[in-house]
Order: sequence, then structure tokens, then C-alpha cells
Amino acid sequence: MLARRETITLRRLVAGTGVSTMAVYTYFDGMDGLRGAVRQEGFSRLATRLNGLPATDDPISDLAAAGAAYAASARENPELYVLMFDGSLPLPDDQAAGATLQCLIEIVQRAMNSERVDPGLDAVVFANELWMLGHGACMLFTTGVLSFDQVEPMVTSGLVRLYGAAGDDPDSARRSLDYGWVRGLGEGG
Amino acid sequence: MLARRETITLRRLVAGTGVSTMAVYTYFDGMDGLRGAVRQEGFSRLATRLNGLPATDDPISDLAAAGAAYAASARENPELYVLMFDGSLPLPDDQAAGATLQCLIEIVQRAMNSERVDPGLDAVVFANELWMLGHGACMLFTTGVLSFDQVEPMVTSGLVRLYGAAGDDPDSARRSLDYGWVRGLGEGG
DNA sequence: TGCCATTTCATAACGTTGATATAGAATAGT
DNA sequence: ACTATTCTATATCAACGTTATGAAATGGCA
Repeated sequence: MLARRETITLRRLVAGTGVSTMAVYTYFDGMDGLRGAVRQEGFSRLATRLNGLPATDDPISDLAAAGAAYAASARENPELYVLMFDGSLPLPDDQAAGATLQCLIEIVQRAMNSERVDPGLDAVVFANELWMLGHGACMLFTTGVLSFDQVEPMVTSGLVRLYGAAGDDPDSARRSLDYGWVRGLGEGG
Repeated sequence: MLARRETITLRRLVAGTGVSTMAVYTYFDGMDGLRGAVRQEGFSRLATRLNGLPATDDPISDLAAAGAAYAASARENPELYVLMFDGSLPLPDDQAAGATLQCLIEIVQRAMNSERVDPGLDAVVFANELWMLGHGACMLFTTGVLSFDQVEPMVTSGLVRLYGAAGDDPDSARRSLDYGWVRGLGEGG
């Protein structure tokens, strides 16, 4: 129903399944519980996809690949992305949400170790900066404010700028992003 | 009702006003029309607030002030900000939405003219990068993923990094942001 | 196996939502 | 002053999420 851009309604959900509305209450504690479970599944799949990316010897490219995979997930299922982040549900105290950011932090730290970026950087802060830019970009196209094709060149330009400001050589940053981006966009997970 | 974090419902809206539910249909064409009008008002007030900021001789500081005013608007009325950008309504073909971005573009252009940033910059792209970062940050705290106090130091750090990568001296960028930020946060409009 | 406690789930109903049909009141135009 | 149009209060509708209730299924234990 998310993929078909239908509004998720309890009655249409159970229609045709032979099961009754009560099942949603025994298994998910109502519609909010069900939506929460869907969102948790979204976080879980995103974390799996990010963790499935290989660690190459070019950490900046790995950073770009993670960003591309993140954006691809949002693009393949925009409604799910909005559901995960629109604040319509209480946040899960589950690890999955923080795990995606943790994944980013670790790649940033690898970039610092490889001296592609300033070792004096605060990895948590910088990872959050990258995430904020990426999240803003994803929100803009998942909510229909801009199209993906409008957003993509601008968010990649912003990422390259941030990599460069973190100490990487600007040309290297652009090359690493170009390579990592296609890696991250490849085959959805 | 937005400020009280109540869900906006037609019947509770007209309750106590002495007017009937039909008035919403004659004046706003239903609930979606009313929500659309509220959102348009949100864009309009935001544009007014941004345009009301003075243009100083420090365009980077002006850029920071615009960002701070933008964030302050989102903070003072988080539900309105979410309503404006959560994609739950068809986008207005009205100018107000684009006007806020246009305001940003003009300040970026002033910064380019003052040679604080690289004159070869694409003002539209760079303004969008700033907007994406700011929008992502605002979304994170308006939806409750992070608190404003968590977001603020990281988004300002990201903005300074972008200003620096655009050609400004990093220390000057930080100073201009510190000054502009308090200007933009001052007295809500 | 036999029995009881618990869980599961279909049916039916309840309260609330946004939207509409209709008819009477207000308004505007000539 | 009369007509035509617009407005709006009342009543109603379909659909929503949720809850009550009782029957069926399940599980644990002697």
C-alpha cells in the first residue's frame, strides 16, 4: 500500500486477506503499532543495506557510497522514508535508527585515520553534518518539493564541498564521490 | 490548535466559534483547502521575516542571520513547519515557497560580489546546499528526532564548513556566523 | 487423554472523522 | 420590491480506528 501510494487504512489492509481487523490489534497493538513496526522494518533494512557496503581503501568514496545507498532507499520507497521521519509516530527506542548514523560515523573515522580528512575533526559532528544535508535532500524529493533529478546534483555538490572543507583535496573528493555514488546507487537492497 | 499540538479537526475547529462546519467548505473548500491556506500563510510569514532582515556589509553574517531566522520560525511553530514540508498536501503554485529560497540566493550573490566567497560559484546551487542542510536540521528537531539544542551546534558547524569551502576564510566565517546567528534568532516575526 | 486457563479472532457495535444533501435565511442586483 | 444568487445550519452519510463480546483455538498439566 505504501508503494502504491495508497493511504494505509486498517479496513482496506485486511480486506481480501480473509483475516479480521482484530488481528492487527493482537499482533501490532493497533494502527500506530503497525506503522511503528513498518518504520522499524524500514530502519532495519536501511541499516542492513548500509552495513552491506564493502569497505574499500578509499573512505571518501565509501562515504559517498553510503550516502548514495541512503538516497536510493529513500527514492525506492519515498512514503516509507517519510513515515520514518515525519514525526507522526513516537520514536522507537530501538537501535536501528541510531545504527545508520553509527555506520556513517565509523566511515568518517576511517577517513580520519587515512588522513584524507583532518584527524582533528569531530567525527560525530561531521557525520551529523553529512546526515543533515542528506536528510534534507531526501526529504525534499520524498515529499515532492523537488524532484530527485533536481536534488541529486546539488546534494552531491554539497557533499563534495563538505569533504573538501574537512581537509580532503577538492579534486580527489569529487572523484571519490563520483565513484562511490554509482557504487551506492547500484542494485537496491 | 497547531501551537497546542492538537490534531486539527473540523468539528473541534468550529466548536465554540458559533459557526457551522459548512463555513470551512464555503471559505476553504474543505479541510485540505484550509490546511493549504494555513501552509501558505506559513510561507508568507517566513518570507516576510526573511525579507525584514537588514542587509549589512557582512553578507556571510547576513546569510547566517537568514538561517537563524529560518530555524527560529521552525522552532517557534514546529507543527506548522512540518505541515509546510511533509508532503501531505499538494504544493502551492504560489510564489511564497520559492521566495524564501530566492531570498537566500540573493544574499549568496551579495557574498560573491563582496568577494567573501568564490565569484565563480553557482549561487543557485550553493543556496540550495545551504537550504538542504538547514532544512534537514529543521526537520530533525521539528519531528522530534533530535532536540533543537542537539541540532544547533551541528548545523552551525556545517554552515561554517560550507562557507569556508565556498572560499571564505574559516575564522571569518565562524565569526560572521556567530554574529549573524544571534541577529537572526532575535525577536520572532 | 481430559480438563482448565489463556490466547486468538470474527462479528458487531460505538464514537468520531470529513464530506454532502437539502432547505431556509441572508444578500445582491436590477 | 421582486428575483436570483450565495451562504449556512441541520441532518445525514460512508469510512475510519477502536472496543466489547463470545466462540474457537491453543497450551499447559495431571
